[in-house]
Amino acid sequence: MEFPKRYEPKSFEDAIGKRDEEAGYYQPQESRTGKTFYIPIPPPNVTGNLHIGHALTLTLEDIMVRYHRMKGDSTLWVPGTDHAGIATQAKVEQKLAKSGKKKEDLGREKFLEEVWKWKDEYAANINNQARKMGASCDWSKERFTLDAGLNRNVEHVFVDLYRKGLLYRGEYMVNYSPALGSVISDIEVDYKEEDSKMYYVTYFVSGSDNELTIATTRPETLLADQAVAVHPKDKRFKKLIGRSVILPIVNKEIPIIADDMVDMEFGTGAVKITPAHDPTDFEAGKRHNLKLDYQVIDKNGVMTKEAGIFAGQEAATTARDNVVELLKAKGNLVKIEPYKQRVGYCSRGHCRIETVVSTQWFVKSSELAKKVIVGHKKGEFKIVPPRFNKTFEEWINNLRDWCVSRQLWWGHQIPAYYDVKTGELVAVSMNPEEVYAKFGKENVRRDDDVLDTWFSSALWPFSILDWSPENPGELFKKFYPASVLETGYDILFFWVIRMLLMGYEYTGKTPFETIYLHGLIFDETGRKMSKSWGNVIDPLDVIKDHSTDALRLSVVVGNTPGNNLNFSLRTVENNTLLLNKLWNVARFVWMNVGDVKDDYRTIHDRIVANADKLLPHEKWILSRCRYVTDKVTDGMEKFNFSETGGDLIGFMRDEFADFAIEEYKITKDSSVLGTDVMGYCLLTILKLLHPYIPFVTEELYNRITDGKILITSEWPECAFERDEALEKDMALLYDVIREIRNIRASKGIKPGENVPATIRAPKKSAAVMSSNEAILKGLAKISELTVTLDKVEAGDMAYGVVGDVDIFLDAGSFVDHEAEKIRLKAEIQNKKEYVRSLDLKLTNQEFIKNAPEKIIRLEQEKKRIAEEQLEKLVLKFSAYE
RNA sequence: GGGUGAUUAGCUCAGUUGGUUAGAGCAUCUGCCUUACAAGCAGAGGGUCAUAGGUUCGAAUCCUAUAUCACCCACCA
Repeated sequence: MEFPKRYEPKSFEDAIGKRDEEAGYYQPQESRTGKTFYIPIPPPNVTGNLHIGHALTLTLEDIMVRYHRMKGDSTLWVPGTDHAGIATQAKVEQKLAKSGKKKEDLGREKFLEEVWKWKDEYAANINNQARKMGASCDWSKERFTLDAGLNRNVEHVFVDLYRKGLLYRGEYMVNYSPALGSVISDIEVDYKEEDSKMYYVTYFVSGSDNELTIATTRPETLLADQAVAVHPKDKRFKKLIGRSVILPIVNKEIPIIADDMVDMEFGTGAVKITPAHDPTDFEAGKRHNLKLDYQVIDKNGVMTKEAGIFAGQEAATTARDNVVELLKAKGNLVKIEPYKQRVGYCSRGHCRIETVVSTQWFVKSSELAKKVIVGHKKGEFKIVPPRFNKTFEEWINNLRDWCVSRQLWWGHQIPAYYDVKTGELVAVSMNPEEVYAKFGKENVRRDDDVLDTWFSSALWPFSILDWSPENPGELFKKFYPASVLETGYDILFFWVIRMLLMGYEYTGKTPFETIYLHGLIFDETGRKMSKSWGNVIDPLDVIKDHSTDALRLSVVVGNTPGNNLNFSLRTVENNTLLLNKLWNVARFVWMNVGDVKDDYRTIHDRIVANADKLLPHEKWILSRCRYVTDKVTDGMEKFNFSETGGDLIGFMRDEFADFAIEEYKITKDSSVLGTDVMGYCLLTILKLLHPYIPFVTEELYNRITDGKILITSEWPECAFERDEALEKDMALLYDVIREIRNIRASKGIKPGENVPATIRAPKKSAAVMSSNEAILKGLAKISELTVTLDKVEAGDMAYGVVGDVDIFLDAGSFVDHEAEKIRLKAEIQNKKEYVRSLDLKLTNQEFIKNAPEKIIRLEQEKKRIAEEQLEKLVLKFSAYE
């Protein structure tokens, strides 16, 4: 078999993905542990493409899924897409607009047909992108938020909430997006600070000479004022409460009312109340029984005919200027001050939102929240990282009613029916036939509006398991609730909270046990990726230029949960090199060991049976294997994917490649178990790395095991006992090797040149050096090694010290006395300072009194060793004088 | 106005309950084509842990302020 010298991902990534999916490896298998593991995918919008954030989501979820699958849990990851009401409808409308058509030209039915066509094309596209990223979802269970089953659940929930009084139709102040032509919910509004002006306008108190000056940023709304409010405790205005003022321009009397909402410190302490054009005023209007729906601005931001001479003018610009001019002319305008104001923008349509009074459907979120709050207190679900608990509580305790109706065509049509003549609501039902039979089809009409996209995604964790109210179904029973809900913290409130609301209400349980929130991805300078900045990195381009595995490593390693990540192509390049390293590690093992035909357990058992034949360094790497296996397993359970991935890569490169492989080269002829140890370690590394980089590990595993499959193989649970004493001994050996290399480098000894060395050490350390003589000589390039317990006549030899080990290197002609003196002097200085700092600590009575004994002993030991080393260094230095 | 996070080497970031002379990768410098890998190997330099106080025998880590940046929430019109 040919084993390419380089890592060439293109030759296998797609093929492996295809093979594993077709073989059914992505589908849940029988549980070996008795446990299940289930993740519902955060359904991407069916429009557009996956971005780098999706790559992060998919990678993190895939890591968990692959780990649990190998561990033997029955593992299910359900993929799917979201119909994304507004976003999708807008795309299709844009497409129609190109041929000069509007959706009304087609009519609802035909238009929806168009959208479905669009959906079919793009859902396939999205799913293929997810496959490219290695997502091992069970594609046979793919779901869509508008699927018949899901739609039925949505309608059921709507009707049921209505019957329970948790959903109602009402007239409220809502956010209207002129660009979308629909109302939007509170959280879909983004606020921006903008330079604006504060206008001070005087209203005359009727029947007196008094006047009241108010401050406003929107003078044009004055035409719809229903009152002026002051604070009940404000002495300045106390006597005016209950009287009325004359509304300028309109010349109408409106009352002066008292309300706690007024901030005495702000503006003039008096505020105009315009219920129809301001949410706060709307609430105040309700409290004081004012007229709520007297509008002078329509939902597109244009003055209505109630605005008289200003009718038809754009409110925020022309009408405002004209109103101000008129106020000035009439002497009502006191002053204008510059002011920074928060302006609401539609997060989807990017236009200014208008607040309008309108009849919409609302869900009583705060009622539903009660069960969630109880569940959260009981710890039925936990949030990672925990700091988001605080934000979560903040939200769940202050939910406002959720406006769920949208004036769109694409989505779940609201199952409410109205009397054609009176417009009165006559039925809320899942069964249109029943309604038509009862009232006569010609007498009722169904609500034109659809539900907020998040309404259906709120049901996602259980509705995608084929749940229905009558029959929860097998999948639901087996897998619900989800083990983990993994998503970006930016949609904690849009989505996560609403899934909790609906999950508790309809399944009586939390929909998921752990909520894992990842951060957002920015560009390498920390800016948000956006089309207008031109700094968007397309994950598919990254895959094309590098590889899926490199992309996956780059978004996961170095990314702390909940923190944002600055993504750089440089990182991807480095990771590609790393994967090449892994490739060559496997290649080396394969070239030397050949195919690893026995399975993991067999090799393990054979090594155990012959453990007495293991060389020290072989025991060492097996012990380290155990250590890293435990660490990775623990990291997987605790969601420490970044740190764990880093440790794993470090192990592969710094311990396995740099030492174990080099040692194997030296001892392979004399070692009995060398090949087994190499094979075992490599299999362990591939298994542990598989969740992170599934493709390259699978390819290598296939190659070296002569076609065995990694994705379905067992997580490395069989492992050797750790031998920490041995690890410590070997660490000393490696430190000695590094010190020798260091001395060699500073002396300019050619790497190819082997030089004689003498090592003096106490019995125990000397034994470590002796029993690893071959390795020490090989790795430190020593021609002849003498290990002794006795004092050494240093002579011209270069000196170094590590722990209790003295190293004398016969550098021969390379010794430069002056350079050696400088080197020693620096070292002496360093040691002296170190000893002094330890001394300071140890002579401190408070330290002796308070510190735990263990720490004190540790410090004393450190000091003893350092002093010994210092002594030797000084001795050596004086020899040059 | 309230809240959260960040601030550690030139850059990107680790540092889990306080206890090795604070770590890694990249970049920089030096030397090597040592037959797994020059897409590599060996080595080196580089940090008052944002600032100021405090708690403690001991602080990057805990507390209190402050500064800068980012984000989230909020009915100061």
